[in-house]
Amino acid sequence: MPWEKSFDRDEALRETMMLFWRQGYVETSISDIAAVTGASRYGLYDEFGDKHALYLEALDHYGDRLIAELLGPLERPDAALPELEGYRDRLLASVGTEVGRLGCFLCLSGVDLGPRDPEVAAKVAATFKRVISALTRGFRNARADGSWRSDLSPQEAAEVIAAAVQGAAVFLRSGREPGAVARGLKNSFAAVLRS
Amino acid sequence: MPWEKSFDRDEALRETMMLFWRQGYVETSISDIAAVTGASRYGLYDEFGDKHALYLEALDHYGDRLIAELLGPLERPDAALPELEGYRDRLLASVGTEVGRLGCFLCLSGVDLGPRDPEVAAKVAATFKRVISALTRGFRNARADGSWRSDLSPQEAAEVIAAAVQGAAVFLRSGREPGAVARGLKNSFAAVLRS
DNA sequence: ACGATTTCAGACTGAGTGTTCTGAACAAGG
DNA sequence: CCTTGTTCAGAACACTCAGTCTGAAATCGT
Repeated sequence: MPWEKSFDRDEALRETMMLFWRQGYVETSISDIAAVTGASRYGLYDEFGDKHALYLEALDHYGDRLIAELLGPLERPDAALPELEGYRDRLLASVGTEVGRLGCFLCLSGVDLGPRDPEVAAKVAATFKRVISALTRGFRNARADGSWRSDLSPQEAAEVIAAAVQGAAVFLRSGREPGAVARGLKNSFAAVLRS
Repeated sequence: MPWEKSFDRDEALRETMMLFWRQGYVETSISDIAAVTGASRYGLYDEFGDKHALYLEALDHYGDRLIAELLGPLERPDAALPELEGYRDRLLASVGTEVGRLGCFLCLSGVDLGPRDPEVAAKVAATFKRVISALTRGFRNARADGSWRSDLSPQEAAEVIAAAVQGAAVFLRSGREPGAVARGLKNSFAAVLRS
C-alpha cells in the first residue's frame, strides 16, 4: 500500500544477506531479492541505492548480527579462557545446522569479491580484525590469570584459531561431512589451548 | 592457420585456469579466455565443449599440476616427518608470491560454485581427500618411526593441517598481509607437530 | 592446379540483468 | 471531493554473454 512500505528494512536486509550468502553476488538478481523480501524492485533501489550498496549493507548486517552474536561475551574486555571456550562451543554447535553448511559469509565475500572489490575487501578485513582482536584479548587475559600457557603469543594463537575457523568454513561450504569438520575444529582449539 | 590450432591444449588450460582463479567462474567470459589463450571462441567450443566443461578441465589441471607439485614427495608411500616439513616449507615459500595472493583454486571453486554445482563439488572434495590422505599417511609414518608424538591421531592431525591451509588461503585472497598469514600457518604446523 | 579439409574471425541469436521510467492505486489532509 | 505524496507493478532500455553459424583463408594430398 502506498502509505507504508511493503517490507521492513531490517528483515529485508536479513533475507537479502541470506540470499547473497547462499547464492553469491552475481548469481543473485535484484528480482530474486524482491521476490524473497516482498519488496518491489523500485523499492529496493529507492531504499538502498543499487545492488552493490545493498551487498555492502548485507555484509554489515552479517557483522553486526551474526558475528556479534557468535563472539558474544568474548568481546568483553575481561574475557578469558571461559569465554574462549564459549566461543568454541557456539562454533561447534553451529557446524551441523542449516546455516553451518553455508560456511561463513565473510569467507565467501572475501574469496569471491575481495580481490576485485576494495569496498568489500575493506569490510571483510575489518571484521576479521575484530574477531582476531577479541581472540587476542581473550588469550592475553587467559595467560595473565594463569589458565593458559603456550609457546604462542596471544596474537599468534588468535591468528591460528581464526585460520582454523575459516578453514572449517571452506570445508563446510564445499560439502565436507560436518562431523569431520567439527572434530577438526575441536582439535585445532585443543592444540592451541593446551600447547 | 587452418592446418594447426593456434593454441596448445595444455598451455591454454593453464592460462584458462589462471583466469578462472583470478576472476571466478561468472566473471570470466569465453571472450576473456579466447583473448588470453590466443584461441578463437569457436576453437574453444570445438576443443572443450562448453564453458562448464572447460572449468572442470581447469580444475583437473589444478589438481594434476599445482597440487601434485605442492605435495611432491609427501605423496610417496613412505613419506614421513621430513616430507611433512617439506610440504610446509613449500607452502610458506608460496605465501608471498603473486600466485599466493590468489589463495587456493580449490577453495574458490568449493566456496563459490560448490553448493550449487555437484560436479565441481565432487572434484573439489576428491582433491581435498587426496591432500588429507597424503598428510594422514605422513603423520602415520612419522608416528611409526617415533619422530612425531601427539594426542592427535594421524587422521585428526591431517584434518587440522588441511583446515589451517584453507584458512590461510582465505586470508590471503581476502587481502590479509602475507607476513601475518605465513606466521599463522607456521604456528599451525608447529602446534600439531610438537603437540 | 584444384578440391577437401581445417581453422579462424566475426556476425548473429536469444536470454538474462541492472537500472530507470511511467502510470496507476490509494490513504491523508484540507 | 480533490490534491498531494508515496508506493507498487510492469514496461522499457542498454548491455553482456553463452553458444551457433557463416564465409573466407590457407595448406595438404592428389
